[in-house]
Amino acid sequence: MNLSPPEHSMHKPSDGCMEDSKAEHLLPCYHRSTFDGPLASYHSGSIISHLLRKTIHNKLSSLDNNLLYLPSANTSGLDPESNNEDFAQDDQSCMSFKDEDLSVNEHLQAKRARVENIIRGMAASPNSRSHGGAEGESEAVRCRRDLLKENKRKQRLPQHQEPSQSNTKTSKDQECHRLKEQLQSMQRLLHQLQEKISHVHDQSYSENVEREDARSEHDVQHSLKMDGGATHHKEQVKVETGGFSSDRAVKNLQETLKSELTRTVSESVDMVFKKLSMTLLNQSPRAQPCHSPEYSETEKQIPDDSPSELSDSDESIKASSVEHFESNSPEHQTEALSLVVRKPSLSQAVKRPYPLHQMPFQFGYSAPLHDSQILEHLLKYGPHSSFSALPCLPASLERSSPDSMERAWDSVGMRSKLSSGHHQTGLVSVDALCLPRVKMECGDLQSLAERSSFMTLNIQEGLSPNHLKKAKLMFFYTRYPSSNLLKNFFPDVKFNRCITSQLIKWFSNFREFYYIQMEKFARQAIVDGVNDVKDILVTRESELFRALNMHYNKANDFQVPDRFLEVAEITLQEFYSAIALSKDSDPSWKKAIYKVICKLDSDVPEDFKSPSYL
DNA sequence: TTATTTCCTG
DNA sequence: CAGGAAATAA
Repeated sequence: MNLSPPEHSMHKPSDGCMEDSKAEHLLPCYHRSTFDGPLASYHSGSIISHLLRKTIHNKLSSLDNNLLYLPSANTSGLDPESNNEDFAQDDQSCMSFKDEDLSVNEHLQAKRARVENIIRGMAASPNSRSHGGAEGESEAVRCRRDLLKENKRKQRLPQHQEPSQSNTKTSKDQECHRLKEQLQSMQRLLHQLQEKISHVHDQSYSENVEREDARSEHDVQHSLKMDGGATHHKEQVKVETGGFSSDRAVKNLQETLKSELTRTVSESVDMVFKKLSMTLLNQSPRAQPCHSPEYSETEKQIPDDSPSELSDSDESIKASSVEHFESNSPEHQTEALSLVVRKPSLSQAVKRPYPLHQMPFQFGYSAPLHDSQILEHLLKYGPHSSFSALPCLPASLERSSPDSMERAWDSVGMRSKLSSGHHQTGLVSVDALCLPRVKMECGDLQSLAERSSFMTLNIQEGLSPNHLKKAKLMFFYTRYPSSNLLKNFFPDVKFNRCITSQLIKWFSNFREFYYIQMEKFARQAIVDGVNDVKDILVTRESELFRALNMHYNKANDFQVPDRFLEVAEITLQEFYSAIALSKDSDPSWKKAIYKVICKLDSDVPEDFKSPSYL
């Protein structure tokens, strides 16, 4: 039987019932306030912004009002206005959020010049390292030019370099450039995504605020292209206000975009993180204190079309990125992602997430997306969310072997299963993922191993009882979740067609039970002589509620939202009225009720997105 | 065709 | 709760 209303699809109703909760949730990442927000903010926007600050640079630090500010850094190349002091700053305070302070611009420039000099030293010759004190801007530019030359020179060199001990500088060089390329790749990813989102953004929003935001964003890019030009007129941004799509549609779009953005960013950052860790692991523990600024510094200076000395891995990463971005629609996204995961150079181990320290054995290192889940988690939920589902891996790095990898994985699987019963344990600070911090502790392999373990999130192949439990609780908020919503709220589930339909089937079963109860109690009310719909109430003491609560919240450890009681009451009243009016003689009399109820879905709290919610 | 949903059955 | 059938919408 079809429950869809004649005019519109059932699962995407154009409802007006959710303005309250949705207004502020709509594409929250576009609100300028999120840009400066602490990482604790659960909007991906702020976290992404922070990551961008960490990993790219703050070219736009003077424009603190845009979220997806990532400029065409890849095309601007040797933009002299680039400030790359992030990592240097992070040496002092990893997660400092005061780096927006522009009053120290001069100081930063000097710092940047210093750092660049260091890089040049790294890239050019072992003897050229110098930590010049206060080089000026010209010095910085010269450094960059030198670096470019160096890159060109290296491009002509054969790509294969054996990591012989006699040439550690070269290997460091390679690492630097690899990281550089990765970050570049990430920049491109983010830039593309930014454009895509801003495009949709422009289409979806007609409000002045949004228009202003969009204009600002264009200004940003414009001014950057002008490379410090004097004046730049504001571009007119076309805003198609046409047919206001339903809240639901916008919400779905939002979810999809957020998801894609989060995945992309986390994927990109994760790649870099891994690469960095590899670098650290391949060095002896007592290797000289890591050279953090170099990593960020080199990559930022190289124009997009700079001589590429990409290794195969970098190529594959690039390919992954492209693949990822070619999947515009959410439906194709998972497909594309799985394609990425199944890169030829990877063995079957790809199917499962593996700890970071396994990476040296997969020298193709294309992107294993699952490992990025942890970062994605952080992106989504901030530093205070629960990580109980995250396994802790043995910290034995030295004895890594394929076998030990397998064992490590097994222990992961076991432990994540065991631990998935609690929350409020295993809180993880975002500091753990702060790259500069990692480099600072690069001598400490143990801590790196621990950090690495956080990069692994166990992706369930199937749905667990806990997932069922969670789904039932979600039913208190949404009776008709879209598959997209489900994907978003079960991040630890590896979705495929089967899983999706199973999850959908669950909610179908939930509804079935729900409506059966409704009809039962409505008929009971009539039998009991209730004459007025107004007399039909549903409270927490109602028998109906007890029946429902017993079904969806058997443990009774969840505070059912009041809204659910309202929805239940409305549903019961609908059934009562229909039956009282003998509408139930019509075989499809319930369809009208379904149509009403499907509009009463509300937003599921963000907490539910945590893989370890239960 | 595919995805979604209800209905029915076990 | 899962499996299957049927209807329906895209």
